[in-house]
Amino acid sequence: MRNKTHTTKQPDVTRDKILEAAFNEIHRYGFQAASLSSILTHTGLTKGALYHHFPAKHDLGLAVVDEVIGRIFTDTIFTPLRESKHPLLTIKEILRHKRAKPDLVELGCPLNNLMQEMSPLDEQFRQRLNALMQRWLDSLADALRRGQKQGQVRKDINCAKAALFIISALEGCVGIAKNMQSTKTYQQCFDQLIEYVSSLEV
Amino acid sequence: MRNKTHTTKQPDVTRDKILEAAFNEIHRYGFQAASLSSILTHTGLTKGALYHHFPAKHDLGLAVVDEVIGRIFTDTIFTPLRESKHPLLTIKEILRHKRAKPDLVELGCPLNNLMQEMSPLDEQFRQRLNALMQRWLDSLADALRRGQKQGQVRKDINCAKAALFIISALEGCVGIAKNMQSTKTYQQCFDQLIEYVSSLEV
DNA sequence: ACACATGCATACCGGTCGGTATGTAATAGC
DNA sequence: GCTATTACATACCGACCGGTATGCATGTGT
Repeated sequence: MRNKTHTTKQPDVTRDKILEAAFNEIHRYGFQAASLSSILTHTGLTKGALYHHFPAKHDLGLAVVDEVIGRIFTDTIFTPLRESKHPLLTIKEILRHKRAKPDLVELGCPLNNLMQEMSPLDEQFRQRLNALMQRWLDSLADALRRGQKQGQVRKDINCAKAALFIISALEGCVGIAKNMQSTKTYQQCFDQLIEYVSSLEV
Repeated sequence: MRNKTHTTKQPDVTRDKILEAAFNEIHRYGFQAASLSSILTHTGLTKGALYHHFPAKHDLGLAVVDEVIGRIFTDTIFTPLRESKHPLLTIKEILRHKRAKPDLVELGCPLNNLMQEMSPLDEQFRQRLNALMQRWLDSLADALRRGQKQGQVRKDINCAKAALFIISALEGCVGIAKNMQSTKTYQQCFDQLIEYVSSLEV
């Protein structure tokens, strides 16, 4: 009997519920201050469920990085960049899309939040977060290089360095705006970034 | 008897010792995860001393922002910018100085760390951190404007927006490098930032 | 010199945390 | 249909946390 709807036990669904609630809790309070009890309250589950799917809080955190945050970045950045036939346009499209989503202003970028909190404290966290960051850098640098081949990006640009600067400025922009709680500042700063990207055009 | 050296009780010194140890602990672990016991261990003091000088952990954290972090920024950024007779040169000098100090790579910028952690969680923290950030933005924008009057900075630059972007990129740069644990990346990113600042010159 | 306030140490408290041991339904395999 | 395993719920534990109450020595005002 493989009736998927309304069977009493759906371990995958349960696991996803925990991951989502953990993501939200971590996004708001950080990993260290994230309370397992609070996460479980929001899911309606108990510790039995949690420790059945994850051996410890630490592993739950790593799973949030790999599965939840990783999937967000894959869907909204890596895949669009990789599949794009007009890379520079796609880059600006992604930036404009982020600019128009000021929910980042309240809680910031989940990846950057965890990087700032956990990188100096936990090598495993740092490696997983760094792997995501590296994928981001590579996919962006790759898109810029393809833009060069297609004649949209200036040939004298060092694509790796430019990608590094774009991502740095983006994360910094989100972070500053989050502290100011100002979507206006957020968009002003983003405009400067988009202007910088435009300066890379031929 | 006002013999300042080697009197048995020096409340100001004690307070400063607590503030410094608290700053180091917070810089590494963040405010929430900072342990008062750990702070006191590093000072050789006990809770009696701490709660004599500060009514609660929260107030200790705010004092660290105002007094320790505030003084660092005043000494290394606000005052040099304000007193500079060649603003653009001073800006680049400050950036080069930061570029050459890769100790930021290990633990990041203490102001940015606290902004990312505390801004969404505590309005008092946010206001004090934001006040520091605003002073930074203003002093940098002011320096750029004086650079315009002296003919070093392009007249078509919006100084407030440029200052916002510079600080965003700087904090982003420090944050990324901290995650990568790479002083090479840190300096590469900083070079891009200095290059951007150079693009503001006439 | 005496009374009082300051500056700190010591001991202790309730609460929350991550984690574990155990019990019990529901499901899957044969 | 019987059994073994999976998928949870419940109850409980020690550790550490921020905070308080109290005691005592040092300094200060008069």
